[in-house]
Amino acid sequence: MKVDGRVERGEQTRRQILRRAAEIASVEGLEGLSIGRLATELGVSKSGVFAHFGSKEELQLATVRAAAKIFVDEVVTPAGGATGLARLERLLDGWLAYSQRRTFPGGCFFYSVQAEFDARPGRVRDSIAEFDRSWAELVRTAAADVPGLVGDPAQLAFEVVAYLDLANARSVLHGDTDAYARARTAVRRALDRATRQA
Amino acid sequence: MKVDGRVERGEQTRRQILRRAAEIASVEGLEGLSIGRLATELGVSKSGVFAHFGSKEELQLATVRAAAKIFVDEVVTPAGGATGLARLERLLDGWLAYSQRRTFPGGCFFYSVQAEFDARPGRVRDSIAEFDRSWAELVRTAAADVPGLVGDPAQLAFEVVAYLDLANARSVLHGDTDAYARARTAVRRALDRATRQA
DNA sequence: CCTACCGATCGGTAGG
DNA sequence: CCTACCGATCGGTAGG
Repeated sequence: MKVDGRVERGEQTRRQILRRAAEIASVEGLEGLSIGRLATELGVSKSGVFAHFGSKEELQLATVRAAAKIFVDEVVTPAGGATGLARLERLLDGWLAYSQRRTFPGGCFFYSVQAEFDARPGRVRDSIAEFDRSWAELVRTAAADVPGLVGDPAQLAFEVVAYLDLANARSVLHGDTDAYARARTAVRRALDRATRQA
Repeated sequence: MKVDGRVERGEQTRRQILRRAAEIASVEGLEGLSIGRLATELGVSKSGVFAHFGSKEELQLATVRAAAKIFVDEVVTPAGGATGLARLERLLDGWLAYSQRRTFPGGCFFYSVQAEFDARPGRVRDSIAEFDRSWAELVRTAAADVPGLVGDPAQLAFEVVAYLDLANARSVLHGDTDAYARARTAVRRALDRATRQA
């Protein structure tokens, strides 16, 4: 068995490439991400980056997977211990905090790349759509699991996710931090209405 | 005075270029818009397109202005005759219809290009941000002009615009027309709450 | 508006 | 992982 560390080194390089790729893509898009530029920024050769992925599309797909892992670590996992209303609140607050702290410099990675690929067929779009579906499903399920919920949990999930997305968009476009306060107010009131005693 | 029609012909060509540019940009983005491709699709030479604008950035800025004019014609102007609650409703319904009928093949032009440019400094981003500010302001003012409104009109405007944007995003990404129904339900309930007798 | 061209950069490949 | 290269395409220019 080889123990010279070449494999681990390769995996570490790969992780560094993907971290930087996700950062760039959140600002410039997955199409604006170029292999040559990525190589220059990381101080390696272009074909050094290329060899890890084999094509630009594979690099984009790997970047989406890497960003999804970061999203899960920062938003989904921290809400794991809670149930009912507390779980839904943690997911929504966690998303707003993840966007606001600029885990990715261009705001939520998935907001950026969704708008970029939503109208273009292909595997990259499919993987982004799949991520979006699972996030929407997660919020819907969390809403449905709130005891004594008033109204349609899917409708509630739609409305609160809308507040999150607009806060991210306004904040990045206008440098407007008020947008997060508006979203938090909207979420709180929506949850209050949905859990009020009828 | 020249009456040979060359000036009018030039302006017509320019309008055709910008209409096609806005369509392409709503799908591929303003950066994905290339002068050469635009020329090929319109059956003219690359420098023929180039001569109308002088630089890619000017083409992008002209495309944003052309799309803004289309947006105003389709969403803002038709609501012009109404006042109070009817005006706000017409603006919001008009926006959803404009998105749903795919005036631009990639859904709302401004949703697409906002996400593309929101984190990149420059004149194109500035012009997109200015458009977004004026749309947000228009909805806020319309909400503030609803007689007897309950609550903060700016908060209401934030919430209803969020529903519009998410309906557009979900519809384009997933081909999900339910999203418009969800947004209409959310808008109607928000307006009902804001105009209820306390 | 056209043809013809420029340097730069793109994704990708050959060969080591 | 590297150097060196490929054809294609980019934005932009010259000259008419």
